[in-house]
Amino acid sequence: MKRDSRLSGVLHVLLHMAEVGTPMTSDALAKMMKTNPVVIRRVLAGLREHELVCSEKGHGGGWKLCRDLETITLHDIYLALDEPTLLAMGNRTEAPGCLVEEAVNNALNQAFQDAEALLLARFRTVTLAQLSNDFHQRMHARGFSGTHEHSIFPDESST
Amino acid sequence: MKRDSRLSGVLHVLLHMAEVGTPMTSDALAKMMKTNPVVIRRVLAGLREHELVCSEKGHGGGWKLCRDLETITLHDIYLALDEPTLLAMGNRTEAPGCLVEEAVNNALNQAFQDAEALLLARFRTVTLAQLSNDFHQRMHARGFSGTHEHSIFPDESST
DNA sequence: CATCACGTAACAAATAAAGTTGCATAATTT
DNA sequence: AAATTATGCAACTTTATTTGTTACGTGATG
Repeated sequence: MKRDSRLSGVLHVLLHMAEVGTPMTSDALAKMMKTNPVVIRRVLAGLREHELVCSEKGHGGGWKLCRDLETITLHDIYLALDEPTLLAMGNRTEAPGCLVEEAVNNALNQAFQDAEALLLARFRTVTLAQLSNDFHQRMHARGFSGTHEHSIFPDESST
Repeated sequence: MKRDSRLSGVLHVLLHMAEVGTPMTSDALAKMMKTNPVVIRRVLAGLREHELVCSEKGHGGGWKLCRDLETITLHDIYLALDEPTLLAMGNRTEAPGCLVEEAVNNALNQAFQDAEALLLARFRTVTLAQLSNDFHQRMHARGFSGTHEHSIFPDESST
């Protein structure tokens, strides 16, 4: 089964937005994420509803964070993405009266629920600020010493 | 994202096979699972490679368990299903040199790996025998007192 | 008022999963 | 042996989901 990388992608976007500071256009973000501007808008529109980002039209417009990095946890973003499925597996529910199904689902649910709870608990403990700090540490570990504009994009135009 | 219910389904099938004792045909199993016989064969063929079930052709043929319920864990079945994806989320890996991506993926991976490990650990602790016992307890709790043939299918022909 | 950028709906393409068909092979029954 | 029953397997079709695209509307800026 294919994995959903929207959370990873959104974090990527938000951190870049935090680095840049000024509003970033859907176009710029789309190029960064190798996707289409409309896709970016769709995703960020959801985050805007949860007041994690703001958008502005016209010249100089675009997307920017509207909260401090310290106050945004991965869990906030998870919620803003509409609580996407965490586990790739689930239970059959096609034989409601079947006691075999009940026994099976009961056993699986215990495992599934615990795994989900673990993930969500982790999400609550990680802030964007921590990720940003981690990023800066990696940057300095790589011997970087200049200003942002020159080196947050190690490859050509990507990231 | 849609959840894969093959593990749940296979457990359902295996427990029914254990109850019945005699070989069950793909046709019978397909009706039980409301799917196509070929789908059943596809899945069980994988389990056969791992020597969890055996198949026999011709009259009186079909599928049966070829190991004791006590010796089969959910983890065995997970392996026999070719280690299907456990988590519905994964990392973007489209900007290999990007330090932001590195920081993001590092944080997510810690959570993801722990959740996977938790699930797999749970899978190792649960045997088919335990599920079977649980099933029988539920059956008796429902006031059942006769022989198997009459009551493991609470609904019409399903389960 | 021209340009830029988001907002949104509707459509198209790509992917993946599940279901289906057809025929071959093997075992059993008569 | 012949008919029947069942799996084995490959190829194909269908369906559902996700992703990408086009087109046009709205609002802000210079």
